[in-house]
Amino acid sequence: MIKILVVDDDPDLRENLVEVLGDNDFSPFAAENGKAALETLARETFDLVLLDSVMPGMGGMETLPQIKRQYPKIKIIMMTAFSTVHGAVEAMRGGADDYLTKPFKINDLLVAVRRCLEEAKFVACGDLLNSDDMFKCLANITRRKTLMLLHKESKLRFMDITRKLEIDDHTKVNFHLKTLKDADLLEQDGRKYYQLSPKGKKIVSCLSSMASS
Amino acid sequence: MIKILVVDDDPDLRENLVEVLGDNDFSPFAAENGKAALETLARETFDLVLLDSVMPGMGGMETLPQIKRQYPKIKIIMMTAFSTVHGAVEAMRGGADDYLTKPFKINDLLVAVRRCLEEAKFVACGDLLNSDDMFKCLANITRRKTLMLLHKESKLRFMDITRKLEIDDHTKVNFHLKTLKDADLLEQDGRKYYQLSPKGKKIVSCLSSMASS
DNA sequence: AGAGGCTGATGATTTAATTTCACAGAAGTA
DNA sequence: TACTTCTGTGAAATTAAATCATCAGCCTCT
Repeated sequence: MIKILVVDDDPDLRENLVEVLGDNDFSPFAAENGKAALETLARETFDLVLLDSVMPGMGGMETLPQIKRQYPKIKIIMMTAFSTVHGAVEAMRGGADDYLTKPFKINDLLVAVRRCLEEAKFVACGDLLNSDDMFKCLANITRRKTLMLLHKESKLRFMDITRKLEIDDHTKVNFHLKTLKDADLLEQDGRKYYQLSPKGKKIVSCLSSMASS
Repeated sequence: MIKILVVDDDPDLRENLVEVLGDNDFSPFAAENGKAALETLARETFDLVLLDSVMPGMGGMETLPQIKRQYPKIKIIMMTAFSTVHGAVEAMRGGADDYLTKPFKINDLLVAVRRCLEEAKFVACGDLLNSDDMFKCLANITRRKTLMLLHKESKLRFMDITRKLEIDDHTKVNFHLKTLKDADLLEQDGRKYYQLSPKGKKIVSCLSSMASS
């Protein structure tokens, strides 16, 4: 069951959100400000936090970075009544995963929540201590080059990859492609074209953002 | 010299921005829409793109993901006259590094530009195709655990690491520590305490953000 | 000074990753 | 059809990494 923490000082809205989320097969909890939210987060694990940006006591903009730092895997959706572009940009820069302007339609909320959670599934690729295959794959320069290549060109056939990598022995390439496939970083479509798997895409974008940021 | 590409359909603003950027020791180029921008990017390498979101022909919101996909290292600042929260959020989700609402003060622009470029400096840890040592290091779970450990505890002595990793053979740990030191992910201070090197810190933070987003 | 644990180096051995090679069925083409 | 290129498999050889056994200097404590 996916656990969501609703943080808002308005009791009506809070109860309303809890009810709606409950109706939609989530497991909702509530907190009335940032401080209470952090305490709740310390006690239980959550998947997502709906965070109001302006609250008496500890506000959302202040709470956001703390949550992200302590629980980097938790997705955060900011909500705000006083919507400004600057505020939205700051929130996104601060680590929010989405941003909703009050009043919003329930449906918009659910869409945002589901989108965030969908993205969160890729967490699987993380867990540094668990994804051995992935790191083993990345340890080889030919395989890293292959990932980069497929990132740029999106779809290639076996021999195209071999040629682009300027490797004369195609069986060597075959070996690395198989390794990449086994690690689920690469996949083949019906016509045998190689392409990055969702996991592969995720990794490449992580790595290039690592290279660039 | 840092190269910046200004993409805007308004000739006055374009010229103005080019002049200002030139006065501030940047090397500015201009393009009048997304298509022209992509052509320019294909010819020369840039560090940053200032991208107007609404332009005749190919707009910025359309160009943004293409630039990010083809040149993931290039920083992008979106500019828009019709500023909406939704637009800003979309831009940031789409890969923009910052977002400015027209009209903006020149100073705000320069601040945003410098901030983006500052973030870009971490490049060092990247270059996927070059840092073989680093990836080889990360391929081993003991070494990843060691990095995580030192990330949490910041400074530890040899035998502390050995114990915390629950490895009974200290020579094994010795081997991995040496490997990490050789790859410049780890360093020792005067009292032989092990700690993450700057490069090591960068990598750990990259990896945990990867695990969390 | 001497006992005993801590820290680290070295080289041999074992294990794993990678490359090479020989071969073969499918698919495309002249 | 006959020829060529594409896409693979599997086994053997090579290379690289991890583990193990051993030794030695350096602390600290008595």
